[in-house]
Amino acid sequence: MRYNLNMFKADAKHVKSEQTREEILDSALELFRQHGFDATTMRDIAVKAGVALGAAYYYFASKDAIVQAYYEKVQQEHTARLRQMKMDGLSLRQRLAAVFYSKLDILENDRKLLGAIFRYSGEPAHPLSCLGPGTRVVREQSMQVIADAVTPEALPADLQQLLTLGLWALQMGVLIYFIYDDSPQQQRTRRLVDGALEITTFLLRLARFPLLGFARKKVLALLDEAGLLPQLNHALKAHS
Amino acid sequence: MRYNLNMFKADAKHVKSEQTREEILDSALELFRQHGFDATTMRDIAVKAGVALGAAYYYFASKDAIVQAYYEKVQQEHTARLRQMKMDGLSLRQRLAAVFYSKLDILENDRKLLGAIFRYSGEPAHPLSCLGPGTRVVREQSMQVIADAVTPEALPADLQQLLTLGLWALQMGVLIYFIYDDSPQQQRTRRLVDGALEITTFLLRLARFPLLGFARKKVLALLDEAGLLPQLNHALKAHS
DNA sequence: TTGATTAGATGAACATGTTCAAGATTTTGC
DNA sequence: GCAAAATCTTGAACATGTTCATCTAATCAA
Repeated sequence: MRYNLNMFKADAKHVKSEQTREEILDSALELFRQHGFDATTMRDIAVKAGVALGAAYYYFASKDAIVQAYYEKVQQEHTARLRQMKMDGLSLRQRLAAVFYSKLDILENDRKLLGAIFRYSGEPAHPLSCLGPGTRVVREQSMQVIADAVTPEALPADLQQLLTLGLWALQMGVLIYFIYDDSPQQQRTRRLVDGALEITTFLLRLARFPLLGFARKKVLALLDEAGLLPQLNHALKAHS
Repeated sequence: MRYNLNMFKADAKHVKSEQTREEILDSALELFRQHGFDATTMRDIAVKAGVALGAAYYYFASKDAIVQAYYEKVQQEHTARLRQMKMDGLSLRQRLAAVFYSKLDILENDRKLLGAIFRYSGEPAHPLSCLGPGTRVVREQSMQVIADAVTPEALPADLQQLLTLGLWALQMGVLIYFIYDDSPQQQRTRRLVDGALEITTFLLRLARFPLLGFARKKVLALLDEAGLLPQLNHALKAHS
């Protein structure tokens, strides 16, 4: 492939466009952090970014979409951080602690933004529903991070599925708790994570016993019937 | 106490005021059901109710508050229905099935309204946050319904707490699933309830075994540290 | 180079949730 | 019965998310 001037110009244009987008996103996030999501208007954002109101809507379909973009960034960062970490020699519990803690670290100062992420969780048709099809990519990415921490344990396939989905749900719950946690530095949430992971790994050890094995099968069959497993399969296969 | 004309007048006024409120609420709900929450404007509601726009805001602090009022009505109805039912001779699982099923029955045709209930779940400060202080009363009421179904089982106090809180959380999850369930008559959600209750009661039978008993203590200590139990205690004590 | 096409940017206009000062009606105290 | 107070009602005005016709600048095809 040969390079020519036009291509560089095209690149330059794309770069500039990307810069404008970044400028708007950064301005928005700074204002959101300062004054909160609702108190920040799209006009404020446009002014701070040095563009017209319409430009903000050229790059982001809605005000909520800006928060969505932020969360996608967060997910990228989360994935990147965990890729960098050396997990060799760590126990499952330690690996999961790394997953949960790093997520909290990333979100630490942006708890007020998270509320907007959950805003459409009860509206399947909304493009930003955190459980809907519009957010599938970022959701699968967040599941993948957990799956990567679970996989080295070489569990039976069904148990691995169950554990991954359960931990993802736990993470969602932890994030909600995190938002409401007004303890200094959200220490309570960290302790909640510790305790929850302790119990999880304890129950996991129990899962091979016959009685709990029975419950395990039941739970799996239930989730399968509820259609909650395919998406997990999709997430697991996509990266393997 | 003696009655006089003024008191009757006062009553009449209150009745009329209450009627106006009902008129607005009913009009709103009918429009919400017909066209959805977002597609219905406050002006539409006011016109249909035959009042001025401002009147709607005199009776309801916001558009969301109308949905909140609806949900309070739902909770009243749920409580009432279960009070009417004869639970004598039913098993725990049957009692819980009655609780879950009747809730789904009540909400059956209003799944589109439920999304608005969850809209502020990630915003502690919002008066309509379904986990915040502003909705404490209705939340405790919904917990009480579950507690009433659990109590006859005469479980150890700690287990009862755990079970009630867990079932309440399960109910929340079921409602979310319910919203997303596009199977005919939401049969999938019903099956999910069946399966979840089967597993719950199965695990409950296991809970007296030493190993799970240990886990039980752990979970309870964790929830206590997380501050999730006091509110439950409050709900339980308030009615006993 | 030049005309056409695409990408990017603008701000006025619109829709709608919400507020509020003002007015109408009803209740209360006497 | 009447003035004051409380309750209820009104609709204009406002704030803000969103749309869109229009313009500008960059890219491309020839």
